[in-house]
Amino acid sequence: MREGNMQENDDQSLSAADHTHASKKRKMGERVVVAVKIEGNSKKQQRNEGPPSDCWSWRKYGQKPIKGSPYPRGYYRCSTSKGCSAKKQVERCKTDASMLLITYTSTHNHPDPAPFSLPTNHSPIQQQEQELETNPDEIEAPPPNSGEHLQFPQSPPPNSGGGNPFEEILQTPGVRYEEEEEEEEDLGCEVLKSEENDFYDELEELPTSSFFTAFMKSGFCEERIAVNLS
DNA sequence: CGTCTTTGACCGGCGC
DNA sequence: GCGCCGGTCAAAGACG
Repeated sequence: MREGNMQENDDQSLSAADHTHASKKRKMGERVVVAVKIEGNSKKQQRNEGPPSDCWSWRKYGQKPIKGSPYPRGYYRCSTSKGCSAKKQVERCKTDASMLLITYTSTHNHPDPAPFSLPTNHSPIQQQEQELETNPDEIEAPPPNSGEHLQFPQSPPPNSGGGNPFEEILQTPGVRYEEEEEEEEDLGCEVLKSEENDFYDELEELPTSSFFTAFMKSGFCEERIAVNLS
């Protein structure tokens, strides 16, 4: 039951809209690329593409070596909800193993699983801080089996461990934020940059992409760059 | 027992 | 038209 059905299955989940658009390329559709910098203590990630965490539960359904990159790419599907077609791909920046490139595809067709609504911190950076605080544990050492099976903790663990990979960033959010972006260019991730232009360009046409908004709102805790490839 | 990870194989699309 | 590559599925195994 996989021949032929396989794609249909996927087509189905990818949402008809995607394929209406993707008459040629199935790679089209809603895509958001997020570059995540993982610190050196994220051993698991360095070792095995440790699945970055957000408030959703993701199930890995595949992994493939990518041409031109020494690191494999992992394919994840949202397991928070049964019929959710949201997917994400996780790969390492070929030029810097400490950079993770996460590509989100499709949208979640279910509400945010986070048991608590996002704090009313209006500063995006502060929001990220909040997210990060809840996740470093996960990012640093995702359970071997549950992977990133993260159910947003109700009470973020006090980072008394001091091993918070994002600690530095949190200390100087604004500054680091920009630095990181520059770093990426340095790292050869300029692809992101050009895509970023596209993204903002689109934002003008599509005032507030609902997907992107939902995405940001969903509490993606990745460090910084979100690029909408469409 | 149920869920998730791993791994190999298959298929479709794209480029040459 | 052929070959390459990316993306997905499905089965088996492992773990909680």
